[in-house]
Amino acid sequence: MRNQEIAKILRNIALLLEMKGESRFRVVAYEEAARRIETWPEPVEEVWSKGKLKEIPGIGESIATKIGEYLSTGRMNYLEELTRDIPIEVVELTEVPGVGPKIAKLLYDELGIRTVDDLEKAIAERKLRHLPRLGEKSEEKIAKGIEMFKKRSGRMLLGQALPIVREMTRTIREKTGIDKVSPAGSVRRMKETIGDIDILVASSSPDQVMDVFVALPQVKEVLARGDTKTSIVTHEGIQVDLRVVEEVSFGAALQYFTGSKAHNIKLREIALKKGFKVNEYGIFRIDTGEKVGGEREEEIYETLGMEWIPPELREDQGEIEKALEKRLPVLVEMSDIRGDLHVHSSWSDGMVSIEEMAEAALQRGYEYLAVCDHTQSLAVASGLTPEEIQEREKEITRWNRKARGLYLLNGVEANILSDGSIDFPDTELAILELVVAGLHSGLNQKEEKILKRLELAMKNKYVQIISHPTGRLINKRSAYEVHCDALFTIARETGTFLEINAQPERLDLKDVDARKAKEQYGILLSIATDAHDPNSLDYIEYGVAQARRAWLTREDIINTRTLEELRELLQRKR
DNA sequence: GCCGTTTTCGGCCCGACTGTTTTCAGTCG
Repeated sequence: MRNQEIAKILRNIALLLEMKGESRFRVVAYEEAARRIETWPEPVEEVWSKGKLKEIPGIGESIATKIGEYLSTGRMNYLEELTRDIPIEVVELTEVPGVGPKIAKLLYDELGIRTVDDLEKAIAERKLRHLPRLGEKSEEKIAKGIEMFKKRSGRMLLGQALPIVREMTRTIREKTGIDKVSPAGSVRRMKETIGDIDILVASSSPDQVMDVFVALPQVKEVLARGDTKTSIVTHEGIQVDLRVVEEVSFGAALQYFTGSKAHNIKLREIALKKGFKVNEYGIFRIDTGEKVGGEREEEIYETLGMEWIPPELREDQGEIEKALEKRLPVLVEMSDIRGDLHVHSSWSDGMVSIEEMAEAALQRGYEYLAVCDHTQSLAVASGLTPEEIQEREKEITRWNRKARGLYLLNGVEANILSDGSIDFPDTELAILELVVAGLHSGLNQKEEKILKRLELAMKNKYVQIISHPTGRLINKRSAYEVHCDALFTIARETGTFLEINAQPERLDLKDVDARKAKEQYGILLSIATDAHDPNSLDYIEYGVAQARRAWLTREDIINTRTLEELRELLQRKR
């Protein structure tokens, strides 16, 4: 999968063209192509070998040829030509907040600055303030940008951002008495990672709201303050933008600031064709200038003849077309989830007893909970032997006898060994109601080896679910070498379900893959938290969000079924 | 450079904030 690599090259070309003062539209075309490649579900090298690059929207003759050249020769003449004038490091300067392509070019031309280190030195020597169109303030701003650049460690997890946003919006509500306070941006779209946080407030006295905002305990520094927008940085180094709009524009602003950018661009193009103009203040007839909506978000979509689109779908991945046909899927919801199909207890490496986990699940209104402790080969996680499993079963049975409305499934998360065998004898697996199996070691093996292991595991008739199927840890470890199409093919053939692991740093399968598993392979999935303590059962929200981003409905998820239906599904393979 | 239920040529989303500016360019989302 070389999509990221190609996307980066296209993005660099866009920046280089912008530095050279090329046509804005050509620049945008490369940016758009990069975005499309990045989110395309198929490996770009395969699309290319089938000669189908031009079927990807945003890729035309010219860019397709350049990608083909790069994939076959490892080089791209066009990029090399561009970097003859401007070295590629200069492009990377634009990663410093406050430095865009134009300033990066200026810094290079006038001062020979190529790297962030060069830039730091030049600032220490107070050289920037004498450049054309820059002054003392710009120098300061860029110095701060460098600080942020050094501190940041990629995008933060949704699991980190969401609690901060909820705390902030709650305090703003309390202190201002305003009801219409909402997260926007990628937080509202529930993306797996967040760049910065956006919050929207409806009020006709923005000053008062801004005062409350900049005085929040989380605020370390105010970056900019205006009538409609104020930006701050928290002590953790996270940027939060607050927008204030009049109540009559709240819906339009919410639509606008929720994005994504690509979704909004497509929406506005359609609006123009239908004779409307959409901005953050409302939706307007172009001929008369009359405002026809904007207080509620739904008005924007309805005026354009669409269904309201759930924020999780707003990525310009076909949702606008479906909304026009009024055929959007009814996405799975938190309230559809009847149980968690993968949690641990203190029998292995969980923090609390089975009973405490069960009580926590009961509080959440679940009908069932699958206790899936690790098995014997995973010694670091106190994996259980068959004897220990039998002991544990007594405890599970004891709970189930009490019949308190929550049924415990007797399960394991078995380990797939390096030869693809399961670390537990079939005779023992047979007594368990649920066998989840996953890779926990040998993750650096080559693709064929990993796939062979997963294939053998899925061919075991007792293995019903594969946990965290690609093994990625966001920002820490990339997925192991596993080809999703091959994985999905075997899962379909063997009738094995795949997990959407809801741990914030896993979210595995990821959204585009889960969507593909459903749409192209018809595979059913489970959403499970892999919780090791009671609080982590709440991660289910991230898993549901991931499923929604994958366009999944209640029918696609096995733990939306009643206990009886679920047990029937789990028996199918056996 | 891409694209076509007005087009194979002529369009291509929209606005706020900042700084260095006498009217706007650059950055950001």
